[in-house]
Amino acid sequence: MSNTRPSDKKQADHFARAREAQSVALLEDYVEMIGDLHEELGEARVADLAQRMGVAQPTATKAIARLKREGLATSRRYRGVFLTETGAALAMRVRARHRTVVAFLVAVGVPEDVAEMDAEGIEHHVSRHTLTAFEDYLANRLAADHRP
Amino acid sequence: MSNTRPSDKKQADHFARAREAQSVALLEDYVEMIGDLHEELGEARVADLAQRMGVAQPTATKAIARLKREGLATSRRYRGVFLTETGAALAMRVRARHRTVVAFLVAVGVPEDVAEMDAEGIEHHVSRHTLTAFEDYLANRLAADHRP
DNA sequence: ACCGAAACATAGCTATGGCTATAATTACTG
DNA sequence: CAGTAATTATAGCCATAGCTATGTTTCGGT
Ligand SMILES: [Mn+2]
Ligand SMILES: [Mn+2]
Ligand SMILES: [Mn+2]
Ligand SMILES: [Mn+2]
Repeated sequence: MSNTRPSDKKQADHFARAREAQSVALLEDYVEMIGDLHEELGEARVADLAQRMGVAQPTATKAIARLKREGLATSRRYRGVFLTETGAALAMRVRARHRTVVAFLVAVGVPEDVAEMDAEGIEHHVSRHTLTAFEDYLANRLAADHRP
Repeated sequence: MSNTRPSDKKQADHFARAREAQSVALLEDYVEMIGDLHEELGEARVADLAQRMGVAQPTATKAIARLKREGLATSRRYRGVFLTETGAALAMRVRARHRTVVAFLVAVGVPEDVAEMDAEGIEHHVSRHTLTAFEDYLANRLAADHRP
């Protein structure tokens, strides 16, 4: 094997971080959706979750099991799913990030529906630093639009 | 279960597409990396691939098996990995997209190293449409910078 | 109060993508 | 050219995330 270049470790770390982000992505999407359902319907039922996530019902049940394991949600048999404090806090952050990403994409010229689609995947790989850059861009754009 | 709202199918479809993009992500990264290695070293050995992807060597071997199954690469035992025409074409598109995403992030104020990190995950969720928006933004930015 | 339907859980399958340990092959070196 | 080192392959493990089929519980209408 060829010797390890100094840049290799950094690149490997980038891939590792992307993998980590991906492993959290499912948790984020479910937690956000549970929050949405509670706001809209007053409860989050497994069947609604499955339908909105576009998966079969047992797939949603399994995801919920993972949420519980990780301390993000609780559930009562045949009664629906509930976010823990940690889960609710995550949901808020995830929802805000989702909205920022969509708004940013739209601001740089991506059509609304495409932005909504791409954001669903992109959001999970947007670091705090990049999110701030997006927010700053939106703030400046807004200012520019209101300038004569 | 509550009735199906019209927007549910669209949202479910967004998640489905994000899942699909994710399932292709690994192929894209490997194919791009194999291309890089051939350019830099004249060959793509399994050990180098594993090192740069930040995974164990058998993990890379397994990924290569999938590349072969999907017609993107070939390999000769103990001799390295080679891209098919399809694989090489994909590598070119993926590399170009990667560069565009990084350049775009930097252009909107993300530090270079952070851009490189986030892009590794983001790139796989950037649709043709969004990529075009990024390219247009870069073209205009460039023009604006050269304006007096 | 019951019975059928709806909602949910469980069982069990597949594929992917990690890993370690070890076998097999090729390359190198004295 | 023999023996060792390096590289690659294989075996076998685990966790995740999807699915269908089927059992169980709860709900709602008569
Ligand atoms: Mn998402
Ligand atoms: Mn989202
Ligand atoms: Mn990538
Ligand atoms: Mn890339």
